[in-house]
Amino acid sequence: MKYSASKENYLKEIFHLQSQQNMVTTNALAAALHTKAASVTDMLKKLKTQKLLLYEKYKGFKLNNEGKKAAVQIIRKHRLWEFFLVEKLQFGWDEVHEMAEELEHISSKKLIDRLDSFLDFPKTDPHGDPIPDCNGKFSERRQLALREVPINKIVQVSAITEQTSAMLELLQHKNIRIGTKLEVKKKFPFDNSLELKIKNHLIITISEQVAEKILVHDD
Amino acid sequence: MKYSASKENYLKEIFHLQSQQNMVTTNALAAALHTKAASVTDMLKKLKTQKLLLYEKYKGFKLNNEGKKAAVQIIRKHRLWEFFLVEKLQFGWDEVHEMAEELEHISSKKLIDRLDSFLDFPKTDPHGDPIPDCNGKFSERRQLALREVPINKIVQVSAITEQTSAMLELLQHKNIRIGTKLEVKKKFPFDNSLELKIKNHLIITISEQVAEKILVHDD
DNA sequence: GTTTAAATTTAGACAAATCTAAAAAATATT
DNA sequence: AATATTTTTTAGATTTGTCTAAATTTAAAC
Ligand SMILES: [Mn+2]
Ligand SMILES: [Mn+2]
Ligand SMILES: [Mn+2]
Ligand SMILES: [Mn+2]
Repeated sequence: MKYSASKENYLKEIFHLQSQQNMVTTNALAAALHTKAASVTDMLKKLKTQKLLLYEKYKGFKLNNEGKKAAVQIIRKHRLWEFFLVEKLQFGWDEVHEMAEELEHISSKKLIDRLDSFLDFPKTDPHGDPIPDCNGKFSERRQLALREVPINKIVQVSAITEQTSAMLELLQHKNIRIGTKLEVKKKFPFDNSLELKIKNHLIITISEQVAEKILVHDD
Repeated sequence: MKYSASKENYLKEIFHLQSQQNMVTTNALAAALHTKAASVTDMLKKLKTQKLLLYEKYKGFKLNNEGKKAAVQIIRKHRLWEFFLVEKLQFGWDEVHEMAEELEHISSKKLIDRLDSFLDFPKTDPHGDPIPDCNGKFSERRQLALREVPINKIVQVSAITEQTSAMLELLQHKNIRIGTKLEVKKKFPFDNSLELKIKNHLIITISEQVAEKILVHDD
């Protein structure tokens, strides 16, 4: 039930990789973890012995149910801590990842559930990624790009697909971040720019390039 | 500048031990860390090589300035996290130590300084132990036992010297904890019991046995 | 002052996690 | 199908932190 920080990093990364391609390869995992293929093979044997993944030599591998369950708990911790750092400690979303990379290994389940409650059960982290609940369930709300949103519908920002500091600067200036409630008031077909009402009062304008990087969901 | 979790635990424990007796012994440290004397000797060599302590074979050891500075930063983290857990996440002071034992090893200095600010720069942890500031300085306020406090002087609870769950239960019932402001309104010489005014309104009575375990400082 | 006991250190071993270099297996290319 | 290339695994070494058992030093008792 408790794994080393290193094992947890492996579990988490395998989980992410296998959500894209069904079977994960040694080299892909080594690259993702900034380690060497030989180290990955070593760890795979240990994880297999602990019955956390399915693995046959030379044939790739993937987490079994037990492994997935463990991975989701680590992802939950990572994202809740990120939310805490941004929401309560005023960090920028571009500076929290490394700290969360350490905090996610704090073992107490009770601690993380209390933190969840303290933060008022956020549904997405500062990067818009979903935070699983204490049972490991991801709430899925369909996201759509802001440019697809009908006029006058109130939506909430759930993710930004391009997380550069240039984008961050622009969004901070315009007061847009994850969780912001907004409404598309006007679309200009000339350049596909949008006029938005933010938090029920502020009116701002954003370009097509920005609008296609902002994902939202129903309020 | 960055040490392993294990080294940090050693530094912290040596710091605590040498504040009581000038020179620390191998066995004392082994006992405090729940490890073996041989392991301590091994680690001492490494800490000496890293110039964190003064050590001569068979003659005991103690931290040098560098070692003390490092130890204080870890103690700062430990106590700030404890404060966070009690104040924000509603844990009891009797359940936070183990979690803080892990959290104290989160490396970011910026994180801990932001946490300090978020918590409004607390001066003592939930057990009444002083929290050093970001430069490692302990604010020293002279503490005295509640039974020594003159009548009608407003003081603040700074520590409880007996931290049993029986004591915790009693104090929680009477609404007393670290930071509580109170005033001694009456002393009964018959049994040395005290009548206190808490937070400027509540009047309660406590026994001699309780009063001698409560340390306070000037408001 | 010897002898005995306690404290400390060393020697040697082990587990976890990593690496480099070499071998083996699976793919791709001609 | 034979050869070349890429991917993966193994072999062997290293680092960190730990342990037990034995040796050494210091301190205590007689
Ligand atoms: Mn991590
Ligand atoms: Mn994130
Ligand atoms: Mn610790
Ligand atoms: Mn404490």
